[in-house]
Amino acid sequence: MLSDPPDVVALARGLLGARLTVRGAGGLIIETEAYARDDPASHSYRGPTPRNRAMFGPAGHAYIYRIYGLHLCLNVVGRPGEAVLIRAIWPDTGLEAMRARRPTGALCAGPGRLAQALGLQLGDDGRAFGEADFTLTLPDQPPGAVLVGPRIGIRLAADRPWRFGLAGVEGLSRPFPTPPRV
DNA sequence: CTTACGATTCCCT
DNA sequence: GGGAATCGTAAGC
Repeated sequence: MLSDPPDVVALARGLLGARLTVRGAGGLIIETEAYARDDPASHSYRGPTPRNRAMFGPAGHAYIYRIYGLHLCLNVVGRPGEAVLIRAIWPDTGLEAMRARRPTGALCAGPGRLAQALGLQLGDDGRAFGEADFTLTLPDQPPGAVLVGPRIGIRLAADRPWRFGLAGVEGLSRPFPTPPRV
């Protein structure tokens, strides 16, 4: 999978509706963000470092990092220096284990929340998707309507509309901007 | 409903 | 030593 990955913005859209599971827990990806190589908001912007080295490794692997000293965030690596942040999934598998890890609040709406619900560890950084306990399966058919908006929580390049979500689903991390009304 | 803030780790300047 | 791709809680409107 992803041996000839598309550009990271297309990859971010293409991952909507994909099935993600980690050690028997997971669901369908409903919200993503693209981070490009030449992108001031991307961890890869200044080149490889110990933290971001998975971003320069093989496509289809995980890039996992700690954010704000507290939470973990999961990305799918695209071409070198590109990654897609998984911001929300619709959880449907291993619900009991996920709820045990997150006893209260939204299970998987938000990158830190879903990382906690899936039981991801910093040790999973760089892992290849495609093993039995670490799967990523692209959707059979393209998703329906896709919401587009600016990426969340960044300072630089905040105007790039590289956040994508499935329309009409519950469990997005935050609402998308209301489209202009005609 | 919205906004504000503290928690806490680690990488980079 | 600064600051970060966040979350939960609290307070204000």
